[in-house]
Amino acid sequence: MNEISKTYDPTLIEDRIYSNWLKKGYFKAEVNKDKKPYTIVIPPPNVTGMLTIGHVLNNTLQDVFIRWYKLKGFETCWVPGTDHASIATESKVTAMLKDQGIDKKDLGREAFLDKAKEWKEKYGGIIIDQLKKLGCACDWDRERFTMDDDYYKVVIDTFVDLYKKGLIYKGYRLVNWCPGSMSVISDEEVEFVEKKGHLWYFKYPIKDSSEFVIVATTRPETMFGDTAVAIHPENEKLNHLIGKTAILPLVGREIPIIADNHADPEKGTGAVKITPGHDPNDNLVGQRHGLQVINVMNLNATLNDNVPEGFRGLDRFAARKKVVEELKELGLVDKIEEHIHQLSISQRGKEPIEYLMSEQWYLKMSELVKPAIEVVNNGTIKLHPEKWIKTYNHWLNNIQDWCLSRQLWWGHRIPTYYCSNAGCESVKMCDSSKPEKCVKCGSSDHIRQDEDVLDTWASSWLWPYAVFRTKEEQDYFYPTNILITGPDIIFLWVARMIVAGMEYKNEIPFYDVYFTGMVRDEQGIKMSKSLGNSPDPLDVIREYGADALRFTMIRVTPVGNDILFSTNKCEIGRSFANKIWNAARFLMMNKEKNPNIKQACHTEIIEDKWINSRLNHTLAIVEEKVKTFQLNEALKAIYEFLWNDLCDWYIEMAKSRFQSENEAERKSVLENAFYNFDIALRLLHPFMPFITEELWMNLEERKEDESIMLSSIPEADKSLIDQEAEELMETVKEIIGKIRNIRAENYIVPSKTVNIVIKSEDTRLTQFESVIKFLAKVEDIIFDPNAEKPKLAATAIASGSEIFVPLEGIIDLEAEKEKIDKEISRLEGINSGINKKLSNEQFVSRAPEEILTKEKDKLLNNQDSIEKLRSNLHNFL
RNA sequence: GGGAGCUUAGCUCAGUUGGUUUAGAGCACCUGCCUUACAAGCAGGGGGUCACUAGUUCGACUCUAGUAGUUCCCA
Repeated sequence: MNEISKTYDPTLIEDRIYSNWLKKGYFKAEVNKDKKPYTIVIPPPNVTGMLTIGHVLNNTLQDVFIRWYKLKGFETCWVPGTDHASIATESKVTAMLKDQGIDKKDLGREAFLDKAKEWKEKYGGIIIDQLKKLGCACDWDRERFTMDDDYYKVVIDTFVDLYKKGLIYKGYRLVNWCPGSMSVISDEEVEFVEKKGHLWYFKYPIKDSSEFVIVATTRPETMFGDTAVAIHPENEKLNHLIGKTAILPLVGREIPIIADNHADPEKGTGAVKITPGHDPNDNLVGQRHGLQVINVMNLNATLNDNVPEGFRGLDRFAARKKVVEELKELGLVDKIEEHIHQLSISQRGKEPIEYLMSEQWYLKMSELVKPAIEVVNNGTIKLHPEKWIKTYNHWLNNIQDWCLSRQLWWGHRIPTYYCSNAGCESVKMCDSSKPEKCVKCGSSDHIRQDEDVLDTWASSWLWPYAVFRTKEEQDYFYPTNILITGPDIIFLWVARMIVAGMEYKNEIPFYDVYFTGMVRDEQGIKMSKSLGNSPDPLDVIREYGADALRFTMIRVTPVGNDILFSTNKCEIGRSFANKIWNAARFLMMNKEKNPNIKQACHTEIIEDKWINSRLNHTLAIVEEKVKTFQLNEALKAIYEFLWNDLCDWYIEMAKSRFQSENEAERKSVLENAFYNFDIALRLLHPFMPFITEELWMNLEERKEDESIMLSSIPEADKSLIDQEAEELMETVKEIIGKIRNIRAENYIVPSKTVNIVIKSEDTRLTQFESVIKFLAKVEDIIFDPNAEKPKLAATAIASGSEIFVPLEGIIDLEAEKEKIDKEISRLEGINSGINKKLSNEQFVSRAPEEILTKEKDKLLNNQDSIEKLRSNLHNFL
């Protein structure tokens, strides 16, 4: 260590340390009945994904918990893995094939899946290696993928089971159709964006009348599917039309004018066209009134044969133009307005979706979710922050059936089989493997499997138990301890995992759910790759080190709130790493001069008592903060202990003892310094694993099979917490601060010493004589409770002790007087506030005794200080 | 339209049962230091009517209601 550089360079050690951990197998978890398990399953990132700054946040948090509980003696198990991300992966592979001039359909299902697997092997799982750079202590032997053979089987068996329970059915209804991926998507995968567009006002003629009813629409091309016009029953301007019939232009269909509250009298004209086949709200209106549902669109978003001949086959946007043109020619366009409307887009593909009628597989949710609601509301599962319980409940209490099928190939193929033999149209067979023969005709020649695959979430909702392969492992590791994820997938994933856990394990999947905030940039905009405002975490790691990035993420993350992140904030982590590095370097230097130093706790000297007290205080605080998920506060306490208490004060105070002539004194202070530093490193290890390992391994002669990962974090030792020592040190720090302040204000260069007089009743202060001398650059100190203020001396008061610094020839009298005046008026201000309180009868009679005493003490102390300051002011010359 | 957050120093945030807070930390800023661990450092310093208004209370950054701004979720 004596050759090491003055500045810490993480790039020299991080990779080496991580590969050593891997080699030694420290991340491995096994069923160990002698230990309590502590388990986390990773929120599986998309197999095609790359590490984002958001991943950095939630994986760092997970790693902190894993490493903390390992150091607390638990059998920790962090299961990593990825999900197959049906839509995202399939569209990437499809695009790649297209670049090669290959059409997915020409290739066929099997060949396509081969290509997709190939692609996954080659490009998938990059994120896994990136997590290693971050230092994640995942048990990599347990890495899972949602399409692994055994996992695949669990997903299929689950479908079959739900089917046999009668919870899965095929329904023909309005769905969210994504024309880009040519698949249905669930409600949870639809996003809304504001978009500028137009509002077209069309005149629909009234039958047997010269009147028109004017309807406004943002989607002219859907008019072919109109089956009614609705008016609010209390719309006095228009409700005379209710019950009449309108003629749908271009089509000539007669459609009723109906009364429905959906038609907002304040919006548009007050009359709305109803298109049950292409709008969710209209679909509900249609259901209320028994309206016909007409589908006018093909799956590729062109118009179908249910529209007039001239429009058939046109793309939705071309059709829109043509509808408007033709209606204009007929004089049926009333007006066109600029309009901002909510556009529904696919979360994955970011393209506008279509609502259309389609037959899909659904899972009945209303009964399944009941236990899931229960366990969150009775506190069996705790959500952090608690505010998410409301969101959770709202969704589950208004749950819709889950559309499970997707018109894709990459995924778990729905295990439902049909027979195409004549007369077997109604046959549906659901089983984990292909049925040998048709249940109706008995033939085995015509059996074919459903073409669709399952929603990706219908595989990842089983994740917390399906990642464990044996019953023994499930019994030991499940329920997992904590799930750490973003609130954006509370419905998509978290709630559904609870549902699956209760249904299939009859047990919650995790005890706590910790929702992180969103990572935003300094303008408050959500970081995303598409916006280009997210730094590449690997670049950040290269520049600052993984420890610095981890430190910064946790330190700047308010619990449950969004994080405004920018790369340069990693400087705080880097500076801290450098500080610890140098503290270690300094201790090691002194150790080399003093052989046979072993870390040990010493309490002979007040400074030692003080730092030991601070250390154990910190142990208690950090433990409490980790248990209550306030990692930022835990880290803050460690940071303050190491930087402020240990480096700024203890090591500084110890310097004179480090150079003592007395060998026993040197040994004792060094051993106590190492005792404190060693434990502080272990406390810090979960947050900054690399530097702590590197330093810890060098503090003493360690064996090859030792590691900070195998050490432990002790409980706080209450017998070492010493309130008196802490209070006394606060006074000493204050005295030193006052002397330094006087020096600075009088421009005394650091190389020049001063003499001081301390007038105090507190005889304990004398034991700090050498400390004060060293830290405040003092030559001589006179401790005298009856001292007279020397002439031309600067003065200050610290906890009732007066400090005099004779400064003949140096002192700036005016400035000094001004300073004392300022201090007197500050204290008087506080006292007048206190006096006001104390003269208030209500306060005196109602405030608790304790508060009264405190206020009175404060008043007396301030009064005492004011008197001393005044007398010093008078004695100035 | 409904719901949930947030608003404390120039910036990012602490302040967990209302009273040792006329309010803390880091960064930034100003002054002085290469004091033999650390200039990614050390020492000292300036800077906030705790978004606004009203209320509850002996006492409000802290509790309640409203207002404004902002973010997110649901429809």
